Amino acid sequence: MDDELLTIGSFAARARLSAKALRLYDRLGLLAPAHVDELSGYRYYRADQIERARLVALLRQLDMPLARVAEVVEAPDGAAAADRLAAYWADVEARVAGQRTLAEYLRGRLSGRSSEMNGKFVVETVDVPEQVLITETRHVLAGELPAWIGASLGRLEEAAKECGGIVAAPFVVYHAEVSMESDGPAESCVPVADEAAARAWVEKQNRARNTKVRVEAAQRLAYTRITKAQVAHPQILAAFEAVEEWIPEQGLWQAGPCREVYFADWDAAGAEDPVCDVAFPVR
Amino acid sequence: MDDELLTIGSFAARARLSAKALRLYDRLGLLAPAHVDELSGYRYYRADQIERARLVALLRQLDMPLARVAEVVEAPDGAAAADRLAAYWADVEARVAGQRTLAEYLRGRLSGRSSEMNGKFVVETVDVPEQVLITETRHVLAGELPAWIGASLGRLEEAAKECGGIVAAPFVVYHAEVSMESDGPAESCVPVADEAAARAWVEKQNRARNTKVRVEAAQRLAYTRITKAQVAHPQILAAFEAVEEWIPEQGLWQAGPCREVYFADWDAAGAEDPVCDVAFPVR
DNA sequence: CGTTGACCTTGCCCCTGGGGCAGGGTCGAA
DNA sequence: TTCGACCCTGCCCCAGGGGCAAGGTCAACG
Repeated sequence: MDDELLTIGSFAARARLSAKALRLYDRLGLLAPAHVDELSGYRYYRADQIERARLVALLRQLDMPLARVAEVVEAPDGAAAADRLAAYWADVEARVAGQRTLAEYLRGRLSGRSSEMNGKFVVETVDVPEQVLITETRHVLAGELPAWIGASLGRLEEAAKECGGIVAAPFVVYHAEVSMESDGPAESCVPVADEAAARAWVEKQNRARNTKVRVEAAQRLAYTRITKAQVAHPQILAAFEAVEEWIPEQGLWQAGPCREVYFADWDAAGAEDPVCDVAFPVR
Repeated sequence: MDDELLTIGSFAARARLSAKALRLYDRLGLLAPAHVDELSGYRYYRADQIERARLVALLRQLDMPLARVAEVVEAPDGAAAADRLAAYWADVEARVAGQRTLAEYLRGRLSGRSSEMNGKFVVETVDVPEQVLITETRHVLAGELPAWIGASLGRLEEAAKECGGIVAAPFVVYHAEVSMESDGPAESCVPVADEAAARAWVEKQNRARNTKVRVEAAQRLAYTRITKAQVAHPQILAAFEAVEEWIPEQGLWQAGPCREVYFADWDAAGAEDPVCDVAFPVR
């Protein structure tokens, strides 16, 4: 009785999926029919495939991409499947949590509290000499930024020991300038003393991390200093905006992409200690 | 100084958007350049358009569709914009809340607790005579289901007064059979006494609600009775599965799409009172 | 046994929100 | 003037299907 086969339409009805979706899942190898008639091309499914189809349908209700659905349904056992589902859902919750704080911030700003921020940030300028930088560039989403910054600067600070040492505060540039391909190419930078050693170090890296040496010309930065607690989305946006508003008021203009300069020991700092300058090159 | 115009590339860098996205927003009328050169087609933006572009970029980080972004940025004032953002975000939270409970349910089921559910549901059969039904069909998403069921059955019960009265429990059919277009065409049904009056009533309805009269042949249903607390996603899925497992064990097979029969007064019932039969036509 | 209508097949175009590339036009500075 | 850096449009691509057209199949009915 389990060997009686269902046509795609009746199988779709039982699984509460569309026939179109089933053809797609077949093509992707996610849910192949038990039998395909060679002459007519008709797909026939076994009744015991319904369970898998239902699971796919439920996972799709979570907006899980089909590639991850495949990981779940092809897991060796239920526990592994549950783990992969949990991992996916944790990703979703993390993304939504970030979006939630952004939504709250935006709601407040749109409601007209933007005016009361005047004067909350003190903006100044500083002249920075020419610097040799070792950098890592990655295209990173907002949610992963803090983790990536920590890891990336950690790697570069370690590498800086071979390059004459760190000679100024490390920083992260939010590159939207040259290419602006994609929504967030970020470049973490550590100023080092020895350019030749830096170039040698980069050569022996594998290119996977997109490591480079760059010489940055002397320039003037407009910046405002923020505390550890303020270094998080979306609060930090207010700091960026404050600097951006201040620049034209002084008759200056932006001469490059914004950056966050981490001048303090992150782990040792308390939430209210200043740790970071939000800065723009100006002229 | 505000009348100096930016090319698309520099504007994109300032707004932290891609040039491609800006061209799209221009085409959609969401963010038109201040000036377009007629000869070259070059787009030029004013510096004060950056604010709007930034807002669009932030709203897109919330995965807000561009149509809703347009509603926000074109709101008459900040308060209205904040309201629309809040409305969107409430939609997101509602959807995610539903998905969250589904994910938890699935996680539990995959972890192997499916075996312990045996015997939790008592399944029986009942013979139902031929019925004249007035129905409303809609293509409804899981999150809106409870609200739609309440509203739809309310309308039909009201209408039933003109059709000889309600002669059996109202129910909702999850139609995946005839067309299965889309992921959830549901049909709410109220059995009435007077077929002619029902057809007359349907005629004078506007067709917008997809109202119909249908005569359902006598049939046997396999069902399990559940409490008000169990009538919710995803717990109710366990009841459906219990009936579906039971059917082949009895040598029967499914003869139609599943339904939920609401035999009790919903509002008067407590959370532990039985209110609903989860049923499948069988043969 | 044939017909009919329901079902099935593939293939193509559509949606959103862009990314990427090709081929060609334009701009400003040297 | 020429070069390189921009910019333009237009086309194809992604997921995850929906919808429709043209044509092949299947089963039940007469």
